[in-house]
Amino acid sequence: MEHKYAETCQCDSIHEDAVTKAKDLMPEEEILYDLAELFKVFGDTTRVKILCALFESEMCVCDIASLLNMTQSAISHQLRVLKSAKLVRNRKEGKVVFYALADDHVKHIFDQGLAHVTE
Amino acid sequence: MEHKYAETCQCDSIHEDAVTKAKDLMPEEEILYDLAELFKVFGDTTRVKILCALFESEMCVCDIASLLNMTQSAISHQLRVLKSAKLVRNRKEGKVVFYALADDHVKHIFDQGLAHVTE
DNA sequence: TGAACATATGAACATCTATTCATGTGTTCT
DNA sequence: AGAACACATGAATAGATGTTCATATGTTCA
Repeated sequence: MEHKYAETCQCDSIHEDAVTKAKDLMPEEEILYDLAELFKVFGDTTRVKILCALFESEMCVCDIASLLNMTQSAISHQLRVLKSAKLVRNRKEGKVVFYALADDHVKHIFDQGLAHVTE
Repeated sequence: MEHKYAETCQCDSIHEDAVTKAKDLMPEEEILYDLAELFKVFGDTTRVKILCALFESEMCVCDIASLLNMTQSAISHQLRVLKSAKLVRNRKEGKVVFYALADDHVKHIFDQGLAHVTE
């Protein structure tokens, strides 16, 4: 049986009105990209745990590593990711660096996700 | 210069009280895992766009592919991911399969993320 | 000043992930 | 029944990602 298919879907769109309307209302490409990047940061168990730990109080790298039973290096790498996403901020006190949540958005996003998971 | 370092951080934890308190209040491992998995699903541009498109109305695979200018196969694969995360549901009408958002959580999570990105 | 320490970081490696390609499934027509 | 179509899916591949390892940086304290 020799089929002859088009490489992709034949139709440009079945429901053209719905497509054009959705296209109009869709946020800018860049916004959606940034949004995906943000959620990507939340999309890792280690980072979620770090954020969760910081809900309680600020913590130093060593504390977090101990809490999660992971190496200091791994935690430090992840804190870097969290910081560049502006989800945490840090404060230096001598040798020790304390990390804390950057703002309330973090908890809101976290809680919305939790609501879905624990429905 | 020959340094002699411990393989990991010396201290079990500098601030033991903070660590034990955080450990107590931390949700179960499994919940945090599921939460990270959920955010991971949001953490991709294609999937974010699909969800965003569905805010407007339900759409068939072909429509979404056309809207995002991607192949039907790529969209189908991603819809599968979204469905197993229970973010979308589908409905079959003849040959055509319509996808829609599963519930309101999706938009809430999306909006919280958007608030952070567009602060 | 030098040792000990808390943290940061670059490179390497293994694992995961998104898209493509080819093809399978199930439906609607004629 | 067979052709055309909308969609699903498995395998393969390229690129992204998380941890480890080794080491660098900057601070404190004796």
